[in-house]
Amino acid sequence: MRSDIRVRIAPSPTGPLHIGTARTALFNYLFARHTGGTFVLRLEDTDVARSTAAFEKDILDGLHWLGLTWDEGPGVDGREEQGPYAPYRQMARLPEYAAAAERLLATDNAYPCYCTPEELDADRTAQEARKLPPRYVGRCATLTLEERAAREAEGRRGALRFRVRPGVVGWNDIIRDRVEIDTSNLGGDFVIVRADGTPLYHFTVVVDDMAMAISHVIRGEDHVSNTPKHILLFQALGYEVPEFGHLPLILNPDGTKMSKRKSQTAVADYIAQGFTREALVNYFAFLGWSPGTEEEVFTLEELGRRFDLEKVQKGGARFDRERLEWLNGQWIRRLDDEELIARLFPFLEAAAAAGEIGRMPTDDELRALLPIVRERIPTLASLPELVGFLWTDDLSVDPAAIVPRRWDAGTTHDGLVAAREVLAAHDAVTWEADELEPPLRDLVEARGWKAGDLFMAIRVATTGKTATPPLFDTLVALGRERTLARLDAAIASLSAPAGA
RNA sequence: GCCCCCAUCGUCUAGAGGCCUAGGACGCCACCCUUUCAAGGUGGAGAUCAGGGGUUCGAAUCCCCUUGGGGGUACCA
Repeated sequence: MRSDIRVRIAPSPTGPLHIGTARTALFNYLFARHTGGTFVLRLEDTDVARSTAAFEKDILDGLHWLGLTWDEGPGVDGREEQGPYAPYRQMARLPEYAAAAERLLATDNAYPCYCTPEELDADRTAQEARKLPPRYVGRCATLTLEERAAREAEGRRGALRFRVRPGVVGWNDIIRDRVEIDTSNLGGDFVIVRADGTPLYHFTVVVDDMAMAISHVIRGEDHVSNTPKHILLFQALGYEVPEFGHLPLILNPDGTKMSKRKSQTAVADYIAQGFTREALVNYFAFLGWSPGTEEEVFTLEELGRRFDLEKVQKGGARFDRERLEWLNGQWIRRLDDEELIARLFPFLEAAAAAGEIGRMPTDDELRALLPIVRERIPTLASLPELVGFLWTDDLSVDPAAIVPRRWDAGTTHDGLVAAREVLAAHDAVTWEADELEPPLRDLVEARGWKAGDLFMAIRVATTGKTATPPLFDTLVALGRERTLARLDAAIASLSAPAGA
């Protein structure tokens, strides 16, 4: 399925990949996949002061990691950028903007403005004082050619302003239907090229969207009020105006626009915390959209099949981490063994490097463990916390913690001694969960104990934790020697004189 | 201030005039399962569909007003 539909995500490398950017990228991607269109990635790096190569890499890598691969745009991992409309980074497209600016100047749709920042500031404060909306006063709007020449002769370089004429600009937004805005609310003639010659966002975005034949501009709702400027520019440049669709914003839990201050916004942080790409994509998609059925768990591919831009919600959606975690659990349960092991590995390496575990488990150890840990890890990063005791040798357990609620230290001591004896009777061959359990249950019965109490004492003695995967599977993973050694250590700590 | 947008359980949402005594999911509570923790199962609490006017035989769904919330108001993107 091919179509002329072309959409783009145009991140600015002035910060790490933001959740909002990822979500907008996802919706563009899904729209492209659903319609057989083309998904373009363009870097908007004209804010030279704030753009960095590191941020650019973080953004590209992050989108790539999420699986939001672009059909045209810069390469990842040192690959060449590709596509018929290269280059795809704005600082490499300066001649295009210069040519477009020249055309606007020639047609008098734009003019040079020599106002100083001080003058502009003064204008703004005066307007605010009179409770008027800030807008450019038009000081340079009517300068004659001679006056402009005189200023240039003084060595002054003008910024380029676009003329905003009276009228109403409207469009049929794919998501919010008809929107109309009177141009008198645009703040007057706006700057499209800085005095230093670098072009500004509102200008480059239009020139590039036209040059790259973008048919649908799908972006955040925060751009609704900028859209008239863009439409005016498209028209002044003689371009066909694309379709627009403004997505609802992702909100902080308090309902304001998502910010670093109140939420974790960097995709890299979610990756580092062990969220899967499947869960993140699944969650983002459901922030503002739903398939209209009661299904909840979707792959990126399924989302592409079902996605419908017109069914996107209009109101903003608060970010709910609990729901993301639930979805992450859903996806961890769905990953196949080898995939899960591969994804767990980096997190184990990180834990080892941080000294949280003493050594790295092998693939086989991990594989054997999967059945009992899979449903107990909300994130890929939480495995060391769950069963790290398997890979650390110096386990120090507080004797008091070993004593179950209903038992005293003496009973616990006796219980562990008896349990140790029963367990020691097994050799390596019968060291299996279903072999270990029956004799211990017999022991409990013979002594009139409660299974839960003995099991809890063994659990804490051998793992140092009160919450673990099923006890006997855990002991098997731990191995006969270590289990007995840890029981010995616990017994010894319980027989030490009180207060010693 | 001005402009624009939005409005269904705490949260994400289903709902395109009668199928709605408003459905699902997350979270919460209870029970079941159970050696702990999870997972899973069952059930429950939770929304007078922001409020008020219309239109209509009939409105969560259409219109208006009010209120509330959000976004934008740069030689940032």
